[in-house]
Amino acid sequence: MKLTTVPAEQIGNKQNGNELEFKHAGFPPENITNEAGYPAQQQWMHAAELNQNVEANSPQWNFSCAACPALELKLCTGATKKAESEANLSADTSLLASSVHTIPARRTICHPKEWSEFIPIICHGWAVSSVTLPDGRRQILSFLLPGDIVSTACLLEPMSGRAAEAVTEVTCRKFKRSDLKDFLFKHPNQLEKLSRIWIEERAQADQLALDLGRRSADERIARLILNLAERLAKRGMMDGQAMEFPLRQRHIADATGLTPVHVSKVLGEFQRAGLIEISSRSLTIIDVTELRRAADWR
Amino acid sequence: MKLTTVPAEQIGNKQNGNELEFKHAGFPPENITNEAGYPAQQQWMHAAELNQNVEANSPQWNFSCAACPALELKLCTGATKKAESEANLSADTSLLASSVHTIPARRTICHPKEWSEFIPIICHGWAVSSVTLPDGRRQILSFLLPGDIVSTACLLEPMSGRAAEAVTEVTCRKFKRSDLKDFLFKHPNQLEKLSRIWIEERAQADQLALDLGRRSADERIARLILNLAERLAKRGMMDGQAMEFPLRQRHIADATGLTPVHVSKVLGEFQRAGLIEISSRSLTIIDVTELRRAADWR
DNA sequence: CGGGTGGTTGATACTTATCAATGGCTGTGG
DNA sequence: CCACAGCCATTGATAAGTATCAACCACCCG
Repeated sequence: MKLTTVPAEQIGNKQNGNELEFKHAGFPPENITNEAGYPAQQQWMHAAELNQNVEANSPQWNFSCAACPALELKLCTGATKKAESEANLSADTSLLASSVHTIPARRTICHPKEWSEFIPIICHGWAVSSVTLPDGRRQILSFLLPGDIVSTACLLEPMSGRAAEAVTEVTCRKFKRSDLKDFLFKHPNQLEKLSRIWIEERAQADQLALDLGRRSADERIARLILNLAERLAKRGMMDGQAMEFPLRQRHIADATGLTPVHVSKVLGEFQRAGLIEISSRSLTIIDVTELRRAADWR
Repeated sequence: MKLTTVPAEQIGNKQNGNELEFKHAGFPPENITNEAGYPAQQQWMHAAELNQNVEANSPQWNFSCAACPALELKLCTGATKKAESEANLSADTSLLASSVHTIPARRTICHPKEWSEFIPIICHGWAVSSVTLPDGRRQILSFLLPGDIVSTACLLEPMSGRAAEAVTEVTCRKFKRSDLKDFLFKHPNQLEKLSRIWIEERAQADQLALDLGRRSADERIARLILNLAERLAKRGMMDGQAMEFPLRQRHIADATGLTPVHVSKVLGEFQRAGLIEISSRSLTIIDVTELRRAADWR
């Protein structure tokens, strides 16, 4: 059992000093407020005002607003000075009002029945977007990482059916759909960007169907890991081959259409075979080549 | 063994006179292309915007252009006089040039590697949109019925990864993407309609993932039948509980992530249980209630 | 210290795939 | 017109892949 030189426990915790995310914290009583009424804590502000000092202490799991689609669409300048100056050409006209929210781990971000007129974008933390059957069977459609729009599909029109749920503590920024619509239609080239995001998402959805319909359990799980690694890498959230990995096996099971028990067995095999190493909510890819083989080829 | 009064073989073939053969024509040599890296591929469809008031003229398996999304978007006046006159208010400005094509059964309509600058819309016949792995495993993402846009996702930008293939002989109409884009941006309210189509498609994609990931073989197959029936009904293509059913069991298998053999067994059970009746390329739903139960509830 | 959640593991059951053989059809070529 | 070649559907025997059940442990948090 080869072990990474970087003990992973430290990573998750010490880096931010700020310890919030990992407390599993049963549900604080007030949490219900969120989805219903756009609650309490939100202060409306322009993006620029929010200074998260992201770059200063930037530990490796952090995500820079510079890579955020909200920023790319010029919706939000994010927190970084740099981003701000880069975005300044359209700064005045394009910054949209938004409110920042913090959602504790395991709590619902968007209820399937009421997609409000607000569109959240993940700024920090991991979340999940899923559909659920009355009898409890659940399918996770995508993992939401920092910079992801929670359901681009309902950017222009509200859409129900999907639920979004925080995996770790999540901070997100909510935009008003109407603002957003106005904005997009005023800047048609933004629509093109949006269209590209749409196409990308569609491609993801097709892949998901292919995976679920036609790939074995091993393949699905290996692909899930590789996909996440790739997405995290794009956000500068990989530390070499190591990544934060807050998912419970139930999440993996619901994403791959498997059972938590079976997921456990497969992950166990992967670790015993020296493909990956999981510990303390961190996952390290040890043998990329083999993992890829497990993922791709039957 | 109750038999529909309308012998179905005629349907697929005789209509167009042109009877292109059933040659299975192995996959075009280039099919290896797909997999490598987590490539973008694919997309979905199920456009059907419903126009209930389908005209009376239609033979039972026929589809009136009046229900066509192309018409709804005012792209195409279709063939019916009536539709033409109804659409005339914007006839001059909105009609786009298009060309009509006839594709024999089993032939590729759109190749996964080269989604050209033309966007086809199905006018007649059944087709299928799918993604395929290098080793041959295939997942059908949707069935294309008359009025469906072949891949709405790549309306604005070309996208590759999906293949579209004719099931029966298909006639379709191709529009030029650039024309279409210009047109859509000139008429912003059309964009809204498009957006609604998109949302609808997304919902379908979510359902597909849920089906493949979390439902049993029986459920998937029953749902497939009910879905098709519903979509055909919207197009006025149901004859009571009977429908044209040109799908091979391989299509059903590839759509449900199962094996043709297993599909055969399940369909056999359904028939023996008196839920449906299949004969001569026609399917009749005999016990809707039970079929629905098989589809819905575990 | 106790309770709840999550992960691991083994035994077993069920679902679905695989293999193989058969027969029906359809279109083809002699 | 017939025989043949492919494809398609059906069926039974068997194998593989996952699920289910149950027990146990290890934490984390209160």
